Amino acid sequence: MKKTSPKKLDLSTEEKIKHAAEKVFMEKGFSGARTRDIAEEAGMNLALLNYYFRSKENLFSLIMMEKLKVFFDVIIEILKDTEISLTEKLPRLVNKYTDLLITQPDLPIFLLSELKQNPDFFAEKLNVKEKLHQEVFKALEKETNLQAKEEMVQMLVTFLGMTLFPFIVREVMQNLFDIPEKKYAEMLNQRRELIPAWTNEIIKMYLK
Amino acid sequence: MKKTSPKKLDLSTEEKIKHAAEKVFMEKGFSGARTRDIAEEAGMNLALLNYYFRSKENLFSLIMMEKLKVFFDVIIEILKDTEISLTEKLPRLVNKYTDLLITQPDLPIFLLSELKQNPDFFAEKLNVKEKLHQEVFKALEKETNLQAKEEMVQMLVTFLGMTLFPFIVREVMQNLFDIPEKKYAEMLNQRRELIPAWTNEIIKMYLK
DNA sequence: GTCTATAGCGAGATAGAC
DNA sequence: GTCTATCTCGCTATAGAC
Repeated sequence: MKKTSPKKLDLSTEEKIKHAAEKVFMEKGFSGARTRDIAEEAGMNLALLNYYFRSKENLFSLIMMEKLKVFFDVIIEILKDTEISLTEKLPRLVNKYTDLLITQPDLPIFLLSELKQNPDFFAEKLNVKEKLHQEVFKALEKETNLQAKEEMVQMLVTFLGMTLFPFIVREVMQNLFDIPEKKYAEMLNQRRELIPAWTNEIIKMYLK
Repeated sequence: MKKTSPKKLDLSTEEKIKHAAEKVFMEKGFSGARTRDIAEEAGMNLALLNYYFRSKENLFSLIMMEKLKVFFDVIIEILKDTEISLTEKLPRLVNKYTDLLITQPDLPIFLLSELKQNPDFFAEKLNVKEKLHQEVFKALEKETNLQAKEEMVQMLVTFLGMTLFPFIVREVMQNLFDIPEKKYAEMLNQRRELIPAWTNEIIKMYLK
């Protein structure tokens, strides 16, 4: 909105603050983050936060909305594509989320815990999206033989759990079993192929 | 420790505070919780918190340690039992965790986000446990044909993801797909049988 | 052991100079 | 637009009466 002097490579003050806020909020959550941390991370003055965004809450909402969009756009974009079959969609989903979470490992817990504190973010952001989800849902319904809504959700939860959960518990697992970064990263990459195979197998079993 | 008048049904002041702290911390996390909330929830005076526990941090540590123990004892107790096979252990694990998380749905996110903020809780609490885990790990190794550590972890993460993830995303799922409490609870219960079956199948595939 | 009152500080927000 | 200085409030912790 307020583009001042967005020269090629270095960002405007407003953008610097947003990037810093993104980082600090994702790490510490809303209540754990201090505006002072954000200002420092941005290399800017504290007063500038309020100049550009008026309040901590404001700035947070902005980040939250963006992150919700980033997360849900992945699944929405892939599922709504009518050109490819479900069997082809699964590996795409795993790949996209794996790519995303490798660069933003804190994303799932951030979204989950902040949504728990303030479920209104759904109401604000996802009123439109929710409808889209319903459509997507129906698309899915036609591609498999899973009829009842509960069966669809069972499969969706299972698939997303296999995909996202390893990122959510990454630190814990590495810590408990002394797994080095690199090794764990390899395991996550292997799952790009493992998960679709598993899921297809499970769908078959579920239908029998 | 300081048992004053722990008459049959109603709890000592200290215990009332602990229960209140448990509830408030699990809901809001350390930084989101206020000592005033805890005092109010306990129906006690704010000053009593400091009388019994000296500081917010102290009280929090206590709760955190207890919750870590509650969570990890489930898996440790079941896995270390040498009398039963892995195939029998899986349903037990799903059942125990399902029972636990039905009564304490906030537990996983609470532990994960607080551990992220302060990984030292592992060092303090789990130095002993960690070794136990290693033993448990070896027990597992003998029961399946999964040799490499990474393969074991892959399976463990997958299994735990299938079991815990549906609780972690419960609100989101119910919200997005308009699923009533009761319906979702049914789905969670169905998984007591689904997950062990799926897992056995996946183990077979993984070994081929 | 329990209460009231308050100290003391940390954090978000703002006034006002430049 | 950006900075320094400061206001204000909410929160943890504690002193001290009962």
